[in-house]
Amino acid sequence: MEYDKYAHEPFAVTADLAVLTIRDGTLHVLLVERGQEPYKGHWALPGGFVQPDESAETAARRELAEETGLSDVSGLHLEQLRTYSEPDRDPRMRVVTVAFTALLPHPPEPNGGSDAAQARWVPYDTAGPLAFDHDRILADAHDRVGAKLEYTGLATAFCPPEFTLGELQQVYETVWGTALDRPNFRRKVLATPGFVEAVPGAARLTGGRGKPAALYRAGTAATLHPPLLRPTPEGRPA
Amino acid sequence: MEYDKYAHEPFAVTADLAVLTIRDGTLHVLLVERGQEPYKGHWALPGGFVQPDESAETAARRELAEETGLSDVSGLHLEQLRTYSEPDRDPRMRVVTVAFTALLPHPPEPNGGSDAAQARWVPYDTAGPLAFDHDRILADAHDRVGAKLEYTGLATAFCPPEFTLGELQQVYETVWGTALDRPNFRRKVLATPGFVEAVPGAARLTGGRGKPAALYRAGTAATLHPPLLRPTPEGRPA
DNA sequence: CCAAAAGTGTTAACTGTACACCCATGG
DNA sequence: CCATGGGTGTACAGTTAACACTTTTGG
Repeated sequence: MEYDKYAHEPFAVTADLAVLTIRDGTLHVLLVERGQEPYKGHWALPGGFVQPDESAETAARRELAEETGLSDVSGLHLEQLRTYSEPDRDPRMRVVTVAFTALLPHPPEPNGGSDAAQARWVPYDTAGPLAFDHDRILADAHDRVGAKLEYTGLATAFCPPEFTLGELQQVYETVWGTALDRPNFRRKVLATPGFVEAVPGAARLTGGRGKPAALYRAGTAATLHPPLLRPTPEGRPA
Repeated sequence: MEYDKYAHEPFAVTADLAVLTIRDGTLHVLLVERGQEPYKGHWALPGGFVQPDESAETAARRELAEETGLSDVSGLHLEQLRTYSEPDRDPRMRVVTVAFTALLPHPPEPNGGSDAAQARWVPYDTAGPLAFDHDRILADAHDRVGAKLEYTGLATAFCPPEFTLGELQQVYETVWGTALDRPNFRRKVLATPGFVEAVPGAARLTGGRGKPAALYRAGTAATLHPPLLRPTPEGRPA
C-alpha cells in the first residue's frame, strides 16, 4: 500500500443522521432546510463533516447535539446504518457519507442554530423528496429500525426512562404500521428475559381515563430470546 | 455546508474485504501478507484505496478480482459490513475503511500478484492477530454472516450453482459451529418458499458411498419466512 | 353505571424437536 | 451384506393467536 496523501483528489467524509421519534402516535424524522447550494431550500438529513481528530460516531453525536439542542446526548442510542460512496452523490466534490440512525423519546423542539438554516420534525410519510440521496438513506434507516425491533430491545429507545407497556406497544405499531394484540404483546414482552424490568410500586394514567398502567424500565438484554416477530408481512400464514 | 477541498488534512478511503469460504468442512478466510510498513510481514484482510471514480462497492469488487484471480466476480455476493473510522487506526494518515463481506463457493487458489506480497486461505480459527484493526473486522464479519444465515438465503452463496441439501447443511453447521438434525433441516429448507428450487432429474454422489443426493439451485427469496433459527445459543430452551 | 384502558385466562391450531425407520449406492 | 449418506414418518412438547373476561379508574 503506497499512497501520497496529496496526490489524489481528496475525499471528504461526512456523518449524516436519520433521527427518528414518535410524536402523537406517528413516526417523525428530524430534517434541516439547506441554506446553500446545492439543493438550497430543500430539506435534508442533518449531518456534517467529520473532523480530523474524531471518528464518524463522534462526529454524528456532535452533530446530533448541535441540531437538537439536547444537552445529554451521551446515553442515546446511535447506530451505524451504512456508508454511501457513489462518486456522483454530491456535485461539488467526492463525499463519502457514513449514515447513522438515532432514536429519541418524546423530544424537544429542535435547535435551529449553527449551520442549519432551520430544523424541524417532519412526519415520516410526508418527508421527501430530500436533497442528495437522503431519501434512500431515510428509507434504509426505517427498514433497519423495523427489523431491529424484532430481535433487540431497541423499542425502549423510543420511550422515556419509565414507560408503560401500552407505550411500548405503540412504538411497535407505529414503526411497523400494524396493530398488535395487547394481551399477547404483554405476555411476550414479559416472557422475554431482560427486555423490560418492572418499577415496583409505580403506575401512571395514560388517557385520562382507565386503569393506571404499571411502569417499566428498559432491561439489559442485547438481543431478545425469543424474538418478537412481526405478523407475517407477506407470504404464507405461519 | 462549506468546505474548502484542500483546507484540511485529507482523508483516504479504503475498501477492505472479509472473504469467507468453506474448505474441507471448516471456515476459511482470505488473507494477504503485508509487504511494507506498517505491519510488514503481518497478515491482513485484502483491500485497497478507493479510486476517485469508483464507489466503495466497485473498489471492493475490483480488489476481490485482483486478489483471488477470479474471472467472474460480477455475480458474487458482496455485502457492506460497516465502516471503521477511528482517527488512529492507521499510523500513517487518516484512513476510513468501508469493510465488505464476500462469500465464495469452493474457491481457486488465490493469486499472489499485484500489490499483495502473498495471498492465502487461512482457517478462520487460526487467523490472527492481524494488522490494524482487522481482527475486529473479521469478527464482525463472522457475526454478521452467522446472523444472516438465519433469515436470508445467504448460505447458498457458499455453495456451487447446483448443490445438495447436505452441502447446504454443512454451511450452516460450519458457520454456526453446531450440529443440526438432518431430517428437520431438510423439511425447514423445503418448507421455506423461495429458498431453494429443485433441479428436476439431477442427483450426485457425495462421499463416494451412499444414496445419490438430489440437487438444488438457489431460490429467489430475499428473506426466509419462516426463518431458520439457530439452536438456542444461550438463555432459555425455547 | 358507563366508557376506557389495563391486565388475566383459556383453548385450538400450529411448529419445532427428537428419534425411529426405510432407500439407494459402492465396496 | 454392510457401511454410508439421503430421505420419510411420527408423536410429544411447547408456543402462538384469537378472543372472552375481569379490574380499576374518571365522568
